[in-house]
Order: sequence, then C-alpha cells, then structure tokens
Amino acid sequence: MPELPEIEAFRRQFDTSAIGRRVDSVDVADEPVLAGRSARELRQATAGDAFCKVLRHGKLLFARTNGGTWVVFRFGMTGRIAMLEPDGDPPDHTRIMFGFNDGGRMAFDDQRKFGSVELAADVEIYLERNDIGPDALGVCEHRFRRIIGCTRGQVKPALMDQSKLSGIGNVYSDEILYQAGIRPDAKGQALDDGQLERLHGQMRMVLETAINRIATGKDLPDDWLTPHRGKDGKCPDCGEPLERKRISGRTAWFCPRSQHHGQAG
DNA sequence: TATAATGTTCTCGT
DNA sequence: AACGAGAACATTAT
Repeated sequence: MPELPEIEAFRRQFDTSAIGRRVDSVDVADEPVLAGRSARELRQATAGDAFCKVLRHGKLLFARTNGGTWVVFRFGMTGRIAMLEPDGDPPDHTRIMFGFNDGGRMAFDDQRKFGSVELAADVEIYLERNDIGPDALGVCEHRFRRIIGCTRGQVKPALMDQSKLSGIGNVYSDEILYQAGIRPDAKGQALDDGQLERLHGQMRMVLETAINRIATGKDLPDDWLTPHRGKDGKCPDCGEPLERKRISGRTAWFCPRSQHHGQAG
C-alpha cells in the first residue's frame, strides 16, 4: 500500500539497513522492471559500491551509491523493499535482488509489476523530466492554495496528481478529504481560502500521523475513514453508510453527511 | 466468473 | 496549448 507514508517507512528501513553496505551482486528476475535499462547497466552502476544516501520525494525513493549514481525506486501498487538475512527466503515476487558483501540481501518485490527501478544522475533533473511536483509535506499553505484552488476539475484527482503534489494516492486522498469535511467531487476552484487552509492542515496531519503510526507499528486511528473504507463501511463520526463514487477512474469513498463542503457531481 | 485493487501513462475530448 | 477524464497496463484475491 505505498503512498507517501509507506514510502517514508521504506526510506527509514533503507536508511538503517542498507546505507553503508556494499553491493556485491545484482540479480534481475524481471527485465521490464528496469524500464528500458539493462541488467548490465544497473549492475555497472551499483556493484562494487556502497549505498551512501537515501531520500524520499513523494512516492519516489532515491538511493545514492558511492559511485555517484542514484537508484530510483518506484513502487507502483504493490512494490516494497525487503531486507533478508543471508539464509532468508526471498519474497514471492522478487524482481530484483541486491546482494551485500556481508551476505545479507535486499529484495525489490512487486506482485503487480507496476513498479520500477531506474537510474538517474541527478535528482532534480529526474523530477523535472518526469514532471513530478513538490513533495506534499514540503508545500506551504500559500502554495497549496494556489495549486488546488486554481484547479478547474475535482479536488480528489487534483490531490492525487503527482505533477501538482507528489505523494498522495487514492486511499490517503480520501482520508484527507474526510478529515477536512470536503467532498471528493468538489471543484478545486469552488473551495474558499478557509476550506483550502483546512485541507492543507489536514493533509499534513494525516500524512504525519500515518508516518508515526507506521513507524511505531500501530494501526491508523479507528476514527479515521481508512479503517472503514470499503463495502458496508460506516462513517466513524456519524454512523452514516459510506458512499462510493467513481471519480477519474478510481473509487472514492466518503461520508455524504460529514463531508458537505463543495457541491458537485 | 466477474470485479476491483494502494499507480502511472497514454489517448482523446474540451 | 493546456487541462481533465478515462482506459490500459499485470496479477491476484474476493
């Protein structure tokens, strides 16, 4: 379930477990995962070098090797990183396996194959070339108001548009809108400054709380939408059955009573 | 068996 | 031209 908070968990895992370790081997089980690069290129860029730095931007993870190359992890719908002991079993859908000089291994596992592992010489250039917007947690309220408030379309797809804001996906966009009391089909332009300010604040609250919950191994709060999101789900605040609506090709879940701001359809 | 699932990208229409 | 909506992509679980 990788959106910004989950990728942040991967970053911390990478930071504590992979940084400083030298890559000795790289096995690519599924060549398309490299998005046009060859296994030889990935091996050339990483083998013999240690990972020395890792950072997250939105849903992307950038890991730098001593050699200066950045390895870019895109997790798609089901991607994840798994650290293995020397005798540990690889996950079922391992696409790439990095072997460290100490015998440990790191797997890039991705059941649905929407993820990829790419190479980049420079993070900023990569972001620009791929039209990736600012990290959702790095956007100030003023800029956020401009980004969302100037959108002609619906607010939910705007929150999920990675060129506008980087890091929010289908599940967390529903949660953020629920916390802000705004309908997912409200038009961005229809929101006033007060609503945009609240949306920005709740976006930060949701993402930061989720990061902390994941880091401490706790579930998301039971009074959030997410634990109830799905068939027969009820609003944890008012008990109203949650409504589902197809928006921009995805399923939005919301409470029609608690989320009354913005009228559209 | 049909449907839906946490993402990105391409195509088409406005 | 710029923007927004929907389909397609691969695979599995319900």
